[in-house]
Amino acid sequence: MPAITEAQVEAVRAWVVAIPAGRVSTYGDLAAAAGLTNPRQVGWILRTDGADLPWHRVIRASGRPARHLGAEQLARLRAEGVLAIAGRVDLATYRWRPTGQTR
DNA sequence: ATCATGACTCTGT
DNA sequence: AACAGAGCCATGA
Repeated sequence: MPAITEAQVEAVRAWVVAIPAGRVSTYGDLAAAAGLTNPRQVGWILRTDGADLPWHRVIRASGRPARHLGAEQLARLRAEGVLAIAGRVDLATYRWRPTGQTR
C-alpha cells in the first residue's frame, strides 16, 4: 500500500479548500492538521493532487511563497487582499489556523 | 536496498 | 539577515 493514503491526501485537500479567501496557511500547519508528520508530505500532495486546489493560499513558514511559484503566488494573494511586504506575507496578520471545523 | 531530488522546517554560525 | 547543515518523509531510478 502507498505510504500516503488517499485519506491523508483528502485531508490535506480538505484543509486547503477550507482556507478562507484573504488568508493563508503554512505547510507545517496543514501537515499537523491533516495528521502528517512532515511538511514535505504536504508539498508532495499539493504537487501531485493539488492542481485543482487554491494552493496559492499555502505558503512557507517564513511567509514566503513556494520556490517555483514565486511572484505569481504573491500576485494571486494580493488579488485576494493579502498584502505582501517585500515579497513576504505577514503571517501574524494573515495566517489561518485550522480550528477543527471540518471534523 | 541505496542514492538523489523535492510545493519544508529548524537550528547554528 | 544570509548561508549552510541536518532532520524529516515519499518517490523514482
